[in-house]
Amino acid sequence: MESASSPDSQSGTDRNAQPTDSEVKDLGTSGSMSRVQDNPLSAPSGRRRQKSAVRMSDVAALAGVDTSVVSRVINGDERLLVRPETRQRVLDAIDRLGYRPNIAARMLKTSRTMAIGLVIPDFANASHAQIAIGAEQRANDAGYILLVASGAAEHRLAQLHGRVDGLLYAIATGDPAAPVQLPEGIPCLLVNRREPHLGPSVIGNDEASAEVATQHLIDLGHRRIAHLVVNVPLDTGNRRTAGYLRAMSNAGLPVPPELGITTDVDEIGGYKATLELLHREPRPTALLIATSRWAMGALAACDELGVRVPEDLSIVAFSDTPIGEFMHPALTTVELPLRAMGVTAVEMLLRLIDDEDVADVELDELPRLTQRASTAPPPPD
Amino acid sequence: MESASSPDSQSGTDRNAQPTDSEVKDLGTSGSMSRVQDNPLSAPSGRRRQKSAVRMSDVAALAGVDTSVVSRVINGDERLLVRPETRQRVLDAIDRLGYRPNIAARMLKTSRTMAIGLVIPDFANASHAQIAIGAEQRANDAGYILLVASGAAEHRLAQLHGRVDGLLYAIATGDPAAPVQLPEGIPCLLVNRREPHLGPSVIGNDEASAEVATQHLIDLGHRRIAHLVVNVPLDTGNRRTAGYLRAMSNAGLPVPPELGITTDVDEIGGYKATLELLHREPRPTALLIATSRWAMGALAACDELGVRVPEDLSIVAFSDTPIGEFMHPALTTVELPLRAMGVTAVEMLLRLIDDEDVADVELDELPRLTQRASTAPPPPD
DNA sequence: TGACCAAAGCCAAACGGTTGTCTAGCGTGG
DNA sequence: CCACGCTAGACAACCGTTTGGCTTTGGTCA
Repeated sequence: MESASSPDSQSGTDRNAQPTDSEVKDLGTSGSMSRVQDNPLSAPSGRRRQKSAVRMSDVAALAGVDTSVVSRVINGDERLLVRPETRQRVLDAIDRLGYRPNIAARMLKTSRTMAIGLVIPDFANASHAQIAIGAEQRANDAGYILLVASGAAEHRLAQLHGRVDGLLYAIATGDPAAPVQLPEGIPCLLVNRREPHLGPSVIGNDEASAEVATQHLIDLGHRRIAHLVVNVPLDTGNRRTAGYLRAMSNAGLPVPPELGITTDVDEIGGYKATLELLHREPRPTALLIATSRWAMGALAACDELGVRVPEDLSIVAFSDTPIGEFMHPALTTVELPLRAMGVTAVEMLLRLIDDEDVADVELDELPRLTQRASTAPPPPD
Repeated sequence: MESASSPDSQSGTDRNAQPTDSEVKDLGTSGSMSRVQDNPLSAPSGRRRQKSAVRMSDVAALAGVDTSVVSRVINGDERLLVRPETRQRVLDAIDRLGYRPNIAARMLKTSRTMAIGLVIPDFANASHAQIAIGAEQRANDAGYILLVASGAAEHRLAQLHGRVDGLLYAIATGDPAAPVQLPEGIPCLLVNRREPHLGPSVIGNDEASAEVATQHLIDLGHRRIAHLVVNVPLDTGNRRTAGYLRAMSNAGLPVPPELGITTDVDEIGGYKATLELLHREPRPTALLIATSRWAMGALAACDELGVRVPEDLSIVAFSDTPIGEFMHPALTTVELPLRAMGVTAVEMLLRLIDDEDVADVELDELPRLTQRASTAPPPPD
């Protein structure tokens, strides 16, 4: 309740403004006002909705059959032999009455929801959006609906319990000391992160991608290559760092005392981090950047300091949206298989739902580097 | 940072306690332990999920009360007078067993889901993300979970039926000839679009915003101002066009024969449209652009043609992400109250769910223009 | 002491489907 | 002609909660 700030209090002109993302998260978790209403177990207290009013028994009555026949017609139960004409009567009755099965009753009886959940930290993150797109597609093909929820992981995971048959989550914590409480008895799969203590996972080829990107810079002649890393403990960043280090080490290049710099996930983070990097001595001649949003911030920082890209500084970024192509200069990027990750995640989850075992998956698509205008040989020393 | 562990984590640690106590197993309840898990072939029709396995009756037995008491304790039913000590026994039992209510059963009984749905055309669209953020926040405060689904409207609306108490939708059709089939018997609210035949709606102050943006350009001295419009029939675009026209007409300016140009919704759309506009004679000196992504494309097009912004061409864009601030040049923008729209939409929907009437809402926040580097007086003619 | 009342819970009927089992016809082979 | 198998569908027992109504217990008051 202390959050009197209007929901859109972002001050567009101030680059040092608090990231609006954290506002949202804080608001989301600061509940706990009245403990009775906040009881996470309690049932809705409101009035009852009027419901669709037409039940299966109505259909059965109109068709002159038992509800079991209706049910079997609807669900295509091949065990039952139903005469075509009866079947047609049932279908007609369904149509006449506009009957829709009651999902809750079906869930209760079958303990199947035909939905799968995707929990993400933030709707405004392009990577999650791409993952969601892939996941939604695959889920749909399998007859499931994908339900996306965002916010504090524990709350969402708990709230989704019972509403979905399985859960994908791309949450931002790798801290085993304060583990996320996963809902029990429901298949869960971690996507775009690998935290063994949190269950099976699907990830991209981050290490190879980072290596390819770094190698590209090395091939251009760069030696002082900095690496922007997100400031929350995510293994995704660690894997990229590993690829970066491998490329550096393979080339016999010294790794800077500080590999890179950690910061927030939005444009401002990239902006601030780049400002700081550009003030270091010796100044790096190339940057490996994790997201498109960061790259935007980095370009803005360069612009502000009069650092030319790519003449003075080369930039490679991981691409989570097509936006890099339209930046100025157009960004050299490594594509991340985010949609494929969403697709694969759902496939794995479906297997988990069917009680099959799954092993961790690392997508093995070859990293694709798209060279554009933001990379060039380093300036003469 | 993602989630400061909540104070109730004490109960979380007990959650893993298995009900090893004999009292629990003595409950009987047809505990057919012979339910063989290792013979998946014998259950071809439907393999059963293990469910949470602990039911309210288990809690009741452990606490030595009736399920009705458990239910009333959980739900804080004030009608029931329950002794504090009994109440505590129940709460302890819940905790010991790690009991979680079966959502489906509750839904069935109460015909309430405590969820609201948001259907959007596309996860990758920043506007929808902002709306979702606002909506998720407000829904959460009200004890609801926001479930976001994307894809073909009819499919999603149908699939969500029965899983949510109300539905927000921001779908991309204004074609009354091929109307979207709204699920009956469930409150629906259109967000960021106004289509009277599709039900109540909440929209932003698009017309005023467009007018303010256009006026800004006019004040700078521009006379040939073009307007990029999306190529699907959305009233949102129409309202903006209205504001644009009003400003032009108030200033006594001639409206170009073609107001603007329609194109796709992503960066490429903005790019192509701008290329085309810049080849017109006479060339416009200013652009009013609908989205941040389009603006990116527009800037790329200008760059390609050697058109300088703002010296040769001024650009104002509606802002759906903070990204404009980091473009080159930094974009002059009009803020859209997207998060507020999400918040208000949920508030209205909650009223609809409670069977109250709602009227269409147009958010009346004053348009906020943030002038940055992309606008300047037009070049001498 | 009996009537009465409140407190504290118990009972059982839903909610709307699903699905294993049972039955009424009916054709058929022995 | 009778037993039998098959077809087409009827029956009924759940699934796990909620909730209106009923019962038991004990205290109070006339």
